[in-house]
Amino acid sequence: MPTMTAAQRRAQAKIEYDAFLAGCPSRRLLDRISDKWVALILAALGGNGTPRSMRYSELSRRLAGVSQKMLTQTLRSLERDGLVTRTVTPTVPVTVTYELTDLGLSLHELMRSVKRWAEAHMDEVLANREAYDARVDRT
Amino acid sequence: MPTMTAAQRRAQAKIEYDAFLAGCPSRRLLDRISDKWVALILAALGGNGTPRSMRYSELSRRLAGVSQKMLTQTLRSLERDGLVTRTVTPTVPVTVTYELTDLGLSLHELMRSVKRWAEAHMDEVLANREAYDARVDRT
DNA sequence: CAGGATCCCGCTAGATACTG
DNA sequence: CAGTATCTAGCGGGATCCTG
Repeated sequence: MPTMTAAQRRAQAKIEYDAFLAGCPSRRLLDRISDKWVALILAALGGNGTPRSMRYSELSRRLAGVSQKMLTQTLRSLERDGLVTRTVTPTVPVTVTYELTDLGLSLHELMRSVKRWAEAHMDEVLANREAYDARVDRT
Repeated sequence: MPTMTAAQRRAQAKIEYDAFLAGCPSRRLLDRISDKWVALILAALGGNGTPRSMRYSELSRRLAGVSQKMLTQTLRSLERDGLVTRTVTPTVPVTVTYELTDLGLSLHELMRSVKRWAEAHMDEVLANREAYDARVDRT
């Protein structure tokens, strides 16, 4: 039989590539931090250099746009990854507080450098974007 | 009439929050770099400290898993934002090369610091993740 | 208070086919 | 070679209702 069709070769390459991406640490990190709410939660818990613990309801008020589902889901995944701790105090009703771990704090630092880049360069990006669109429009 | 129902207030908050996010430079930056293929293209064009220009077909071979549609779409958006340049040389058939701009290069540097964090800490994250799952499983 | 469980819709990645 | 055009299935995410 012949070796492989072009389509088969492409499919094969895709499988291998997916495997590569699944194992790539940088890709995993990007997937984690690019999550819609992760950056906001990190920023809320990390404060401005002085980390603080917050209750579930505090977080949901601070991140005004988030649904309970997504807030809970995101907090769980952050806890799973060892980026935040979840502490349950058996009062009535229960009190649950979230706090950054050292690892989470370290990630928060990285996010701040991302933020710095954004504040330094995003206006330039936006300007480029508008210029590009204007150029396309008159074509 | 009464002021607002709880649902209305939540909806209102969401609208305002969406508006805030839409304008937030950090959010925009995250949306840009978290795009599935952006980091890979930046890495390909940025090289290991020595940027290089690549042809469309070179890129599509290097990012083995990408579809033409997504490669083209991503390159266009990067060009639009002034992060890469697109150069058409009218040979037969045409030759198109892509290259990082200074802005793109600067972003590439940021991505490298992201990569460094990933390589330094992601194994710890992954270990936490497994430990968490093991704990949950035996419950 | 702090979630869990469901239903459901919009968007987009990707596959396929075609072109200057 | 370097794209464009179209179609569709899958899933992330929000809305809603319920509970210890």
